[in-house]
Amino acid sequence: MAAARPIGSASDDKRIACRRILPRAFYSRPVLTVARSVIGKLLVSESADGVTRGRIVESEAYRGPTDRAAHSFGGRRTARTEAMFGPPGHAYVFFVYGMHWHFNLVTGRTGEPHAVLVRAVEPVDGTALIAARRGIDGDIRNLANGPGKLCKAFAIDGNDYAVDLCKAGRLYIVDGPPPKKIGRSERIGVDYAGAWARKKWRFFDADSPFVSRARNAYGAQRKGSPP
DNA sequence: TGAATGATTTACT
DNA sequence: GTAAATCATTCAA
Repeated sequence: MAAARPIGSASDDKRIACRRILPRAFYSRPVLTVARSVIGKLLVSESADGVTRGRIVESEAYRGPTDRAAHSFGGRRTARTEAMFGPPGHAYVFFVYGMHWHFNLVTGRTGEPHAVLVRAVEPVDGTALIAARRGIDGDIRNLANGPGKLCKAFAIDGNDYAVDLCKAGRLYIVDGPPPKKIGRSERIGVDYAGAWARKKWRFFDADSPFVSRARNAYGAQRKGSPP
């Protein structure tokens, strides 16, 4: 095995471009498995203004129809959630808070409304373009360390709804090494889901400074005083 | 037809 | 720490 190399060099870029696109078999596994396994993989976005690549460092699993935090809870199948019920390896993209897009990977078997929310990415290639899209410069850790930021950084929106991630095109994910240590925590922003919000279905690279809410280094943080 | 709300981010006190 | 921004989706009527 090759020794660890810094990511982002020109030669490394060439190497990344040759990596295999994750096959549908990667996605057609239990949603928690996919959420954990996708940490370290590379998200690739190709658009008219250029190619951007980023290492996925944070994810969350949503397992409808039983998971109260999932949009597909109770088997709710609407125009919005339709992609979650479709075949694995496709994108579930939705709009929230009147201004932010979120990007998910559909997992499991067709008909099982399971998805993995990609919450944070470490910019690897096309950083200047990402910074321009985000309208900020300075600390690159802030470019894609959140689900909404990430979509803006990689130009993901409703046009990418249900796109097939298993073939080269607008959006796909290529193989990459897993991190040294994966942290776990409760999912963020789903307090309305009661007990389901307390499940530790958030996964992240414990050593990455590019995860959202960086203070939870090892996922041990708990807010408040649970029973 | 209308009202409530959200898998967030940003700016401000 | 708090609050504003801002609208598609959802559900009730």
